[in-house]
Amino acid sequence: MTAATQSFVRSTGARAAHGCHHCPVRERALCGALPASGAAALSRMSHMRRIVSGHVIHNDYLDPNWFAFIVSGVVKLVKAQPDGRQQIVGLLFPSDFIGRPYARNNTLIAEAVTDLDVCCFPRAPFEDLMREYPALGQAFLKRALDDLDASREWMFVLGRKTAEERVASLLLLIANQVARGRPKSKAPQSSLTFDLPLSRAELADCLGLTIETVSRQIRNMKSQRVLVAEGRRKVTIPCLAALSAAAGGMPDGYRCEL
Amino acid sequence: MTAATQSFVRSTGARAAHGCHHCPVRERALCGALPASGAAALSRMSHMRRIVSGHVIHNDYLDPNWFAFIVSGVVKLVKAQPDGRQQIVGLLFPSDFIGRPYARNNTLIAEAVTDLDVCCFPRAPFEDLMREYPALGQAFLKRALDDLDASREWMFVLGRKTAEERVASLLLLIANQVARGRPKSKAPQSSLTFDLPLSRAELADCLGLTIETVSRQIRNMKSQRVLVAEGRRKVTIPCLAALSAAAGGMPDGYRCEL
DNA sequence: CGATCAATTGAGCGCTGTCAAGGTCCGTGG
DNA sequence: CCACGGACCTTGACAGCGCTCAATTGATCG
Repeated sequence: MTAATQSFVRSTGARAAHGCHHCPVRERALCGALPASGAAALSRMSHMRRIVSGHVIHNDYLDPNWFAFIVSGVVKLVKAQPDGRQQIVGLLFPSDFIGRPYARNNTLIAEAVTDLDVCCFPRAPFEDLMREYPALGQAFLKRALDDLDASREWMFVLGRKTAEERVASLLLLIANQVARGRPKSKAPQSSLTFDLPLSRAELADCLGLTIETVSRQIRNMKSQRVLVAEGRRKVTIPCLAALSAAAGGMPDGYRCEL
Repeated sequence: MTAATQSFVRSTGARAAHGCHHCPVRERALCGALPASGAAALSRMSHMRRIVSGHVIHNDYLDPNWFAFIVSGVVKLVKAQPDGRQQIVGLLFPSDFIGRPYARNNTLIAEAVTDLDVCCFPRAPFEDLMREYPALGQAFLKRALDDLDASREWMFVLGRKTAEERVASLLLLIANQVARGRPKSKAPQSSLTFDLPLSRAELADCLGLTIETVSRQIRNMKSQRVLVAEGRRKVTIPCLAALSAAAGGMPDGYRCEL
């Protein structure tokens, strides 16, 4: 996403993209599970919206009366305590869903990490749609179960990995998301260049580390040539396999949306 | 659960309990979401089964052709690496569901932590039932979203809490589950005695710590009178509020099934 | 071209892990 | 009933990873 898809979305224009025909995430997002009639209904009640980086989307992750799909950009889900400690417990990428149906009273903040294009729609009609089209509910369930798996993968990272493995794991995760958003290259490339959507502080909050430790680990990985970085955000990974090895090697199917 | 409900279940007898009328978790389990006709269908295809402590239920958490509800006992979900590191990423208590519909290829082991009574049924007919009764699918989705929230709560514990706070958090979690399984006392008690279902090694694997550190933290909490322990498993919490404070105080709604 | 905030780097320390040695609990068998 | 064995747990000494605090460098923007 970021570079590639963002510019794509901008070029189509927020308003012009109202019909779903040009929607770059239509294939992957939940709304793709709807049959034509349902998709039309959802399309009619939805509208594109741009949200600037840093904006808090859902303050308590409850009772906002709209939901959304991310078309471009990245959202972080933050769990914070009064004493200042905080942990990023989820990252949302293009095609991911923002919102919590059947909300309970949990303390979770959703915040735009980059500028965002979202396709949003009112909450109640969407929940009606879920009742009307079981396929949507089922797709939602599948997604929730996948998210749960991903969240459990990440629990392993937080509980059992070293600082270097954690940083490598997160870079790998982001690299995978970036690769998914890229136009599509025939051959899976082993080298990859992209902009980090996260600041050092945000990396640290994902990983249960401090910014200093993150910084030092990045330096080490640079010196080992696992990573090439220039400026604050630009990163290139010369060899995904090497990064994967530095991440401490999860069993093959390693996929983690956080 | 443990003491109280286990003996209850044994007294009704595994086979006699086949009808759901005496099922102690009927109210709380997902099957409660089914209307009478669906419940009857599920009841017809289900049977009670006893599983001994230590038995691995699902080896890769995929393709076993049966699902189950826990009637009594505790199950751990373990994510392990070849190098020996492992992390418990979930604890399942009575009324919880064992199994992964729409399974993907993820590496997760479900293992009986205590002796178990489970109400199990074949996988395919259950998935049919989910299609037939949208209420079941919806209940499943709600549960999955709750589990996701719980898992994210636990990510904060793993990422940002100190050793003592972690141990206190886990004891609090278990205490809550125990209290839920108790016959029901009119007044919410501030003091609570129960058997720990987990060994020290399992506590450590929940918390991303070593057994030694867990042991030391328990000793400290005992010396501070936050905890009274005798033997290896028996624990009493004189004051839940004190334990909660030691856990580092999550914002009010703190509930965490792990 | 400064101003400002983010990121890096360094020094020192403390929490938690590692390693090793008892100690306790509990089941088994005499 | 007691002795024994083994697994589980506790305790201690020590080391190291990652945190804290502080100063410096670097990027970005008016």
